[in-house]
Amino acid sequence: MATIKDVARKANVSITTVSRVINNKTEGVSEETRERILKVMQDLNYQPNRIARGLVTKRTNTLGLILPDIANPFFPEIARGVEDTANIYGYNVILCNTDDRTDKEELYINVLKEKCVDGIVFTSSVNPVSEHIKQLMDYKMPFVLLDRYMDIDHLPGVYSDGYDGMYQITRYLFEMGHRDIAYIGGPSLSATAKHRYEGFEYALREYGVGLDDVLIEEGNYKISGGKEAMARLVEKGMDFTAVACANDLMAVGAMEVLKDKGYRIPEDVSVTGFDDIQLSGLIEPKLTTVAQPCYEMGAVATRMLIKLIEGQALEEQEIKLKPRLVIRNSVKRVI
Amino acid sequence: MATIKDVARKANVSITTVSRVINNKTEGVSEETRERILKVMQDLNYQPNRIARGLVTKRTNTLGLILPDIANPFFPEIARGVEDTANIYGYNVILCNTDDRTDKEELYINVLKEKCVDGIVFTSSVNPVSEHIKQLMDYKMPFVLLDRYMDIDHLPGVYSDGYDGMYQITRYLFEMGHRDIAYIGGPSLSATAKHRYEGFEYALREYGVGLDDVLIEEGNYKISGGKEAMARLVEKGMDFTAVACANDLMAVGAMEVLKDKGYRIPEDVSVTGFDDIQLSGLIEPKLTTVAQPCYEMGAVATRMLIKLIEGQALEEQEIKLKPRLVIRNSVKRVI
DNA sequence: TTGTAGGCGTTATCAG
DNA sequence: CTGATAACGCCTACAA
Repeated sequence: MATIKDVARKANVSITTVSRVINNKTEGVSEETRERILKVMQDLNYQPNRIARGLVTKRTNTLGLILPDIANPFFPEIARGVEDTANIYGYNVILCNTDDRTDKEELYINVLKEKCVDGIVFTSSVNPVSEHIKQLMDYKMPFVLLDRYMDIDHLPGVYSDGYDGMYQITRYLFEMGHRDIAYIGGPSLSATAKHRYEGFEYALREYGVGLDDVLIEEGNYKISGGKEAMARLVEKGMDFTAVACANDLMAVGAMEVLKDKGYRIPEDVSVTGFDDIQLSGLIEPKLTTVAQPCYEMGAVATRMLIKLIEGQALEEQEIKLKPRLVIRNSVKRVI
Repeated sequence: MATIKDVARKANVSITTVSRVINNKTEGVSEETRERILKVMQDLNYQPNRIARGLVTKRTNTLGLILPDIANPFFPEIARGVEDTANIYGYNVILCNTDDRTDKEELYINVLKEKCVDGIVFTSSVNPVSEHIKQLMDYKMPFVLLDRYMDIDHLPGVYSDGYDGMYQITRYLFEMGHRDIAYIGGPSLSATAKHRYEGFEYALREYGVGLDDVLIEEGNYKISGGKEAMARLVEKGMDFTAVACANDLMAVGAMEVLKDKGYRIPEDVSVTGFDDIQLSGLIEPKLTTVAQPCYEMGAVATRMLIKLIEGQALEEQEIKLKPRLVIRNSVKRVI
């Protein structure tokens, strides 16, 4: 609770001088008085009040992290990457869960502005750009998009290359001999889902398979969605030897339904996922999937954001990190 | 970027009057001027600066959440409970990962103080109370302990009753006919691990089994620790029909080793966990375990903290939430 | 109902 | 090398 005034008084100097040593201004303070002030600060257990400092410097050293749900297994690693990196550069992180609701997103953006965060790492659920995002831009608040595209040109952002990832894993299915491949995609309005689907499509074309010959279902990126989609697929007749899922959670749901119906994985049906969340390496059979560089995405996005905040130029506006194929036991070679 | 001054000028009133409408002071402003000011605020897109406000009110409406690692599957649900509750009451949450390191814990506490958070939800890795915790108390910064005990009397805290949970599940093993039960515990200096162990011990006593007859290993609460502990157990000879693990992650590790060695679960060995993290319901066999009320713990702790902050009395200093036995497929009835 | 003035704890500017 | 002093944006007696 000691303030700069208390320190100044006790050290017999002006607050200006104390401020100088607080901020490590090398010049302008004699070694002697610096020592004295330092000692007084220790004695008084003085800690500078960042609120007061922020009021004048216009910097809070605080970032906002907006994401749908930290309890969704995809995000903790990202959050950790963000927080670690922020911490390295002397920033803290305010966590915001939007549940993919535009109103909560707006609300958080507003309080983040009111609290004068220096910037925002932003996994938006809104696309295309809506009013509150534009306001963010007008406000000149630096922000970096994370994982979710927004259909507007050249917003700084970090993504994992879903197109490439889904292409890789579909191609792997073809190489394992599969020709009849079903697909469980994400919500069709999500850009991420679209990219993954396009990667799937591209691999299909490469192997000369028409889209008409393929069963496609849509899910909500959750276990429940995978279950429902797979139930529909089963109903339509099991006219495929493999299912590519747009994320691991849906793959897990799909596998549960398949097992319940008496199908063995991968003997009867091969299944692939996307994300490589922790449980994918632990379920039986272990899921073949695509690993997203989550921690790295968080870290890279945060580094970009801090560059932006500190007025440095970005080498690239959009960074796409390549996913990595993780081959485990849920895909069987056929014929 | 508009300030209260801009609004005042444009509305032809003093900043005092504007301040009154910002803070919804019902009296002291005529309906007419209030309307006018509200309109100007809209036009100017005015948002109050919380930093400035905080400087005078001494309240930031921000909480700190200190935990070991958000990427540890135990914590996201808790964090979500904290953030949701904070949000309801108008607070934001700064996320801090300590990796169970005292130095990081100290560092975060310091910046949290400098940033004048109103209070801290705190999963400490330090026990007994060390210097920086005492400073927190001296500082009169409200805080609520979460999940980890501290050996000092009556600090406000929320815990899941590990004693009771482990008692429940051990008792369940006995009821399923098991008599030779091995135990993989947490790090012996952790109070949580101690409580769970005591619950195990108590059930043993209740069923007349001596501690000497029981194989006990210690792990680090991670998958690797479960693997290592189980490897040691196997080496000592498989003199048990069931293993109770102090958390799910170690149970998963233990199960992997058992499977690798050719044992079937639960036919050859029954395994139980503790925590009920998401993957426990998805691995094969599904793990019988004890569900911790994570989200609720976060929510309850945050409500306590906010009471503390707002000067209300706490009905209870320590709240223990009862875990819930979750029976799945990793335990077999014997004889 | 409205306004004036002082202060919150810092930093920044400019003199000495 | 050191120190007044004026901001920063807002709240809050106290006056009018």
